[in-house]
Amino acid sequence: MRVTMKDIAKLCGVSVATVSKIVNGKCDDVREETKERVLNAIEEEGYIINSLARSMKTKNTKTIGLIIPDIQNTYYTDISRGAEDMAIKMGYSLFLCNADESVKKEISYLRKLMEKQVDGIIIISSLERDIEIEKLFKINVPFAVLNRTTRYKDYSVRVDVDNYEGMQKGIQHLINLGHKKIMYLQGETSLFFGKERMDGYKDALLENNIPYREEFVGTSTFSVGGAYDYLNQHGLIPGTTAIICGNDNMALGALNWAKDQGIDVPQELSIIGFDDTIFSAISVPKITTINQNCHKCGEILVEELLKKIHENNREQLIVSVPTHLVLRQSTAKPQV
Amino acid sequence: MRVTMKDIAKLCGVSVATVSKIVNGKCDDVREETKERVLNAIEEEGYIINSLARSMKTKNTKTIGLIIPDIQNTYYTDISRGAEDMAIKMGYSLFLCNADESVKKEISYLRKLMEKQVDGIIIISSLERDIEIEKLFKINVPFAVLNRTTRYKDYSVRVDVDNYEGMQKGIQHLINLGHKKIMYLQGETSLFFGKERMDGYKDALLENNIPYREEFVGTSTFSVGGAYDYLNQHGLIPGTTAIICGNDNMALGALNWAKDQGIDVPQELSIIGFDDTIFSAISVPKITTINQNCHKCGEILVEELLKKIHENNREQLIVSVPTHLVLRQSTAKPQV
DNA sequence: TTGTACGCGTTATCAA
DNA sequence: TTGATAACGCGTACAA
Repeated sequence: MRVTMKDIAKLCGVSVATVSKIVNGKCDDVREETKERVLNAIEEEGYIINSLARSMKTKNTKTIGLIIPDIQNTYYTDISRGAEDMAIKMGYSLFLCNADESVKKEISYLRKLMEKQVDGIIIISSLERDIEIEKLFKINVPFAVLNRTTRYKDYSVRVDVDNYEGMQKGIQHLINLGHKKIMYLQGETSLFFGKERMDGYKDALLENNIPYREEFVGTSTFSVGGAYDYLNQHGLIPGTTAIICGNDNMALGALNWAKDQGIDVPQELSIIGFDDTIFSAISVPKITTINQNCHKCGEILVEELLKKIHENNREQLIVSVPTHLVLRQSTAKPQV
Repeated sequence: MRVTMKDIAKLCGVSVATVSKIVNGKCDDVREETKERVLNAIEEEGYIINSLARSMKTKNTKTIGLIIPDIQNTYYTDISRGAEDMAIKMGYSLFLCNADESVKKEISYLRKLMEKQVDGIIIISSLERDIEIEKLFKINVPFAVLNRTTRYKDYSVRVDVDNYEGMQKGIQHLINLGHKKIMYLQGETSLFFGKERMDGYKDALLENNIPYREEFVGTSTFSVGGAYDYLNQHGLIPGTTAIICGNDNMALGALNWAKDQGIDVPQELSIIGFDDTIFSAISVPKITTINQNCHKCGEILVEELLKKIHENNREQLIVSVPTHLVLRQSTAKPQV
């Protein structure tokens, strides 16, 4: 049997109330001598507080839940790290849940988190399917989302990465280098930020007096193989000197394809990725990419969520996070 | 205020006992009509059980804690995935903690897990420093470790990857290809499996009548840069046709170095990694490596730990997990 | 077939 | 300066 407060109290000949005070540091009114005796007993007996019991009383668990779609993806683990760092800093624990790209698991975890009485929940969904989730939020648990449309009606905090601006920065960089025929190889268009990026692509071109041409847009999946296969099947439109991809995986696929075709990157073809994952940093050549500052996103998500938890107001909050271009080796001036 | 069992009971004009039975499926003795009425109310009111209160009674949380050193490392996330899959399968939750390569955090999480009354704990430590941790285990929480020496005196379950055999397989592969001068570039030697691998290296050579020579062993760190810098500084002993590295990161470092030196891999130099992480699968060329089946390890860790939790016997259990060679593009016959 | 009452370990209030 | 006691929400004998 685990040693409890009662045990310590009995052992020291004091009441549980006194022990509780000491454990929680609210012991200005406890005699130094008693305090020491109790502290010793705690150390001696290896007493550890039962946070279950504590939470029953205090009505909070000092824990927030974080649901991510894929723990193998550095994009999400970056967010997790940021969230974790901030949580610890604020005296909270983070319960990390890997939904594994499955709605079923996501909902199951959501439920579990609520059963565990977490103080708040952060959901990073990879897909757009929120109806069932909303149902669960009749319960008044503050929650935060990343990069979601307003389909979440009752969210507390929404943190958005500025995809529009990110795309603009990438295109502007290519244009500055002298590129004019720039392909945009996008991933699944079901994600809402697809539109933002597309707008960024178009607007950046137009601002530089380069006409937008539909045939320069390709669509595959957010994966190495998806991009590779697409290029293998469709090739490049003659004259294309640069590709901007939906994420780093796709950029890697494009890179591999170019290699297999004997196309030199960046001399003959410039490639830009999105996300600044580890893949863009270790490939050869290293890939120029657009950093979303995931770590920062994680921090902000927790920070703002905790504010909501404490303030307990019901206003919705939207925070926008800027992106920045990471210059590496996969972009260069086009050949003349 | 959250709706409780009491609320549901009052609403349905029954007692909490009845509601409890229904919630827990122990309702053979409840009239069908009442059951339905209660179930409806639960659905209607959005009642969610309070697992804190439940755990206080049942003395278990159906949760196990997993502490890993680095959530950014696919080696550990693979383990996590395996552990998670098995945990879910067995009706448990997994509380994942990222110790971030820090003893302090590791201990802090350990404590938190015990406060949260988890039913068992799995610790994947990256370094050998257990003294403080042992102290914490006076408390009788079953726990499991991966790849540890016996310095954990009171562990319940230990799962070991067969590093000796893994190394042997790698070396044998190279020897079969015709290599004779094989360098072993190891990482930090503080980890206990260093010895196992070294033994595997030596024995594999000796079994093939190739003398072991100390100068063919280099020591750096388990990182891309570590391996690169080592090779940059020391170069290769003339005649070396193959390198086996401590992990995939190091193999990647070796690969990059060879590239920069104009050494063709695998024609002029064969390289083998260890761990079969994503890096060995996406590099160019892809790296032949030794797979430790991390996912399986995670599964086994949870499976055996749960057995211990249920059986509650105090015998220690050691499980060994085999490795296998993953043939890719970085190994070939040596040039004549 | 359903309800009562107690205990789980803690905190907070108020009295001593 | 310390202690007694009532919650917190649930599960389980045992009683009705």
